[in-house]
Amino acid sequence: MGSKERIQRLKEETRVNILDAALQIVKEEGWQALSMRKIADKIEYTAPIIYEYFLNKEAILFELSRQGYVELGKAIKAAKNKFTKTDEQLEAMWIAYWNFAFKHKEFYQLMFGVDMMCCEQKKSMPEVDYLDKLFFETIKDLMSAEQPEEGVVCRKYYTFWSIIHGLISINMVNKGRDEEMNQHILKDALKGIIKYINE
Amino acid sequence: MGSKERIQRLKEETRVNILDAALQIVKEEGWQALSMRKIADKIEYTAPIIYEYFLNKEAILFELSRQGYVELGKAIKAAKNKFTKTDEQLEAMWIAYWNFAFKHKEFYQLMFGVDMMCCEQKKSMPEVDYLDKLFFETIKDLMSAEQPEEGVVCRKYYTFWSIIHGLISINMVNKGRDEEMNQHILKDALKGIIKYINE
DNA sequence: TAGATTTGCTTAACGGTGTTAGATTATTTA
DNA sequence: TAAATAATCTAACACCGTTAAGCAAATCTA
Repeated sequence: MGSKERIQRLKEETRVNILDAALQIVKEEGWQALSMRKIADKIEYTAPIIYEYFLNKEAILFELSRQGYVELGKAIKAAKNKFTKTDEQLEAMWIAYWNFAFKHKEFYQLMFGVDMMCCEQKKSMPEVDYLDKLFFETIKDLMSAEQPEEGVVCRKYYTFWSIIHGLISINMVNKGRDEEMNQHILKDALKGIIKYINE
Repeated sequence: MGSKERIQRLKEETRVNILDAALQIVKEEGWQALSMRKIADKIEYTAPIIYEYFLNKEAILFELSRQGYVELGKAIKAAKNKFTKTDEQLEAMWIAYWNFAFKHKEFYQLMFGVDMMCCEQKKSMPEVDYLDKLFFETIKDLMSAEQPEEGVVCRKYYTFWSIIHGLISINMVNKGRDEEMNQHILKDALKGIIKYINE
């Protein structure tokens, strides 16, 4: 009687379909346009069905956000692994972060948008911690000569994050900026800060 | 027959009341909670009345955004005027920017939120240009020794803006961060970049 | 196999949103 | 005072997130 499992698999599939449909709508029409009824339309059900898979709309956003962090984590890990020297690693990691933001704009908006509706419960998401740790460790490695204390590493990390995130989000608001200038600023800033950390 | 003017004045007053009411609601309950009916309630009218003063909801947001830029412009101009040395001016300006963001959080979210609903027509707002120019000029002054070309100044400006905006928005998303650390990062970053510009 | 129960899904509804059209009331003008 | 105009409201439309009730088919039980 494997039908139990078959049904379970079908349910799992619908769950995935809901998330896929949501993402597709957002890609096509933006976060504004995402509605439960539109998702239901896309998966050829009616809206209430979705509530058998997700508590509410926010839960869908939360899950998408989580997936975003997983992907971002992978991308950054991969970037790090391409290099052996720590400073090169760190630069590659931030460039990966940058690329993710523009390749998966919708995700980035959901994950880092300034007060976009979304999940209040951003606090304890393990996928976020993973990312934090990844950068944190690398920066600590880079400063290892000086036996840095936690607080200093943390500050460096935030400085990094700020400048990158700032560049990205300014670009998303005032969209259609000079791509070349951005790359220039990004590289410049990275080099500058990495040097500053080493100094 | 000055009643024409009196009526004109009353209409002007209602317009202001609408904007005030909107702002009050946002301050109390956040942007999510802002609705035409709530605004109408607050000014003791019914919702359709608002459409005699504003084309639609977006127009209200746009006007509030404009007011935000005016205030921010004033604050930054004032900060600049408190100093004579250019480097001190620039630092004071960015600190004023920073302070504005947290003192008028709602405005900052509206003006610089990553893809917050709001006004697509962010493009040609003269109040934005004013702000741009203010920073641009100061940075150019600071670099005057080197006869900098436009592109370089522009890049410096964007680097500045990114790091400040990044710091601010990361703080607004992960709210309730270590205030002291932030001030530290801010001052650090400013000093660093200003030095970098001078170098 | 007949009846009872569970499952999957839908329709209908509630209260909310932005927005528009039409009716109504108040004010001004002739 | 009567007509015209302005100010305002009610009602409605189409959408939103969400919940409750109901139906019909599949499943389990006797």
